[in-house]
Amino acid sequence: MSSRPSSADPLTSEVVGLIGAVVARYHQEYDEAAARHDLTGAQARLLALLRQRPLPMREIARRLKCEPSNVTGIVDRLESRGLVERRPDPADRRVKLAAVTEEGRDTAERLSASLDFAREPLAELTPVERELLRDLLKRVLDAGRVDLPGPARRTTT
Amino acid sequence: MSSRPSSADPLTSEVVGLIGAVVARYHQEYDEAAARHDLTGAQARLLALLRQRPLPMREIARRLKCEPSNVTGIVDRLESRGLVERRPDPADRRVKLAAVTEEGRDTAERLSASLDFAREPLAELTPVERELLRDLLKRVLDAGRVDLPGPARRTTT
DNA sequence: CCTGAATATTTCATCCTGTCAAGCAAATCG
DNA sequence: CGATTTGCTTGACAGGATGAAATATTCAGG
Repeated sequence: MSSRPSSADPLTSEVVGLIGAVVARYHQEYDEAAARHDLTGAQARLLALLRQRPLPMREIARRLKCEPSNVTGIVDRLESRGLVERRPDPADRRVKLAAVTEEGRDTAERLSASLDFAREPLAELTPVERELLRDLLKRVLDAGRVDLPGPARRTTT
Repeated sequence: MSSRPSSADPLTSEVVGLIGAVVARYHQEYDEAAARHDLTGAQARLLALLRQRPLPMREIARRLKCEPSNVTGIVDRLESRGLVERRPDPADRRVKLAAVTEEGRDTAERLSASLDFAREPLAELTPVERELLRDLLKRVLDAGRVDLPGPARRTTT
C-alpha cells in the first residue's frame, strides 16, 4: 500500500479507462452473440458453465455470484426450451443437478465459436505480445485478491 | 483472415479467459461500489456520464447503447431522489437535458473515489508496465472496430 | 429412533433494466 | 401551411436480481 497510484495519475486513469472500454465491448459482443442464438447474457453464461459438467443449483449461484432463487428462473427458461435438464443427485436427494442436453451442448458450442471478441482483435498481437498481455493481466487479477503471498509482490514505484 | 488465432490456440484462449475474468471482476466491483451508494449499476453509469456535463436523453441512450425509453426510467428514478434533474434545452424545446444536481455530483465523486478496481491492482505494475498494458489494450481495442472516440491514435507503432 | 438445526431448492412479491409500439410535442422541409 | 421527422414519454411485457417464506431432505445429538 506504499504508493497507490491515485486516479489523478494520468497514466493510471488512462489504463482504467481502457479497461472500462474493454469491459463495455466484451459485454456488448457477448450479448449480441447470445442474442444470435436466442439467448440472454445470463442464459449464455449458464449454458457455458454447464458445458463443463452438471452442477447443483447452489453451486451455479455461487459461481454466477447471484442468489439461488435467481438460478431457478434461468434454469426454468432454459429447461422449457430443452437446452438444460434437471437431474437428481444420487448422493443427496435435496440437490438437483442442472445439466446441458444434447441440444444445449450443441448450442453452447456454436455460441462459443461465434464469440469473436478477444479472438479477432487478438490477431493483432504477435505471440510474444500475447504472452506479455497474459502476464500483465494475470498480475492485475492476482493483485486485487486478498493479501495472500502472491507470486512476486513487487511494490516498486 | 490471414492468420486468425483460433480459440484452439492455447495461448489465445488463455488470454480470452483472462479478459473474461477481468470483465467479471470489474462488473462485480462496480456494482458493489454502486450499491454502497444505494445505486444500481445502470444508475451509477448514468451518473458518471452526466458528471461531465448535461446531456440530452437521446445522447445518453446512444452512449449507454440502449433505447431512449429505457433512459427515461433511469433518469426518473435518479430524479425522484434528487440526484439528477431535467432542464429544457434553450435551443430546442423538444430536448430535455439531464444534469446532475449538487447532491448528484457529490455522489458521483464519492462513487468514483470508491472504485478500487483497476486502481488498487494497477499498483502492482511499474509505470513502464502500465504503459505496456495501455498500448496492448489500445491495439486490441482498435483492432476489432474503429468505433470508440479514442483519445488520439498515437500508437507510434 | 426422534427431535431440531442446517442445507438445497422453490415460490412469491417486488424492483430495476431492457425492448417494442404507440403517442404527443416541437422542429423542419417542401 | 401541411407533412414529415425528431425527441421524449407512456404502457405492456419479459428477464434478471433480491429477500422472505415454504418444503423437503440431511444430519447431529440425546
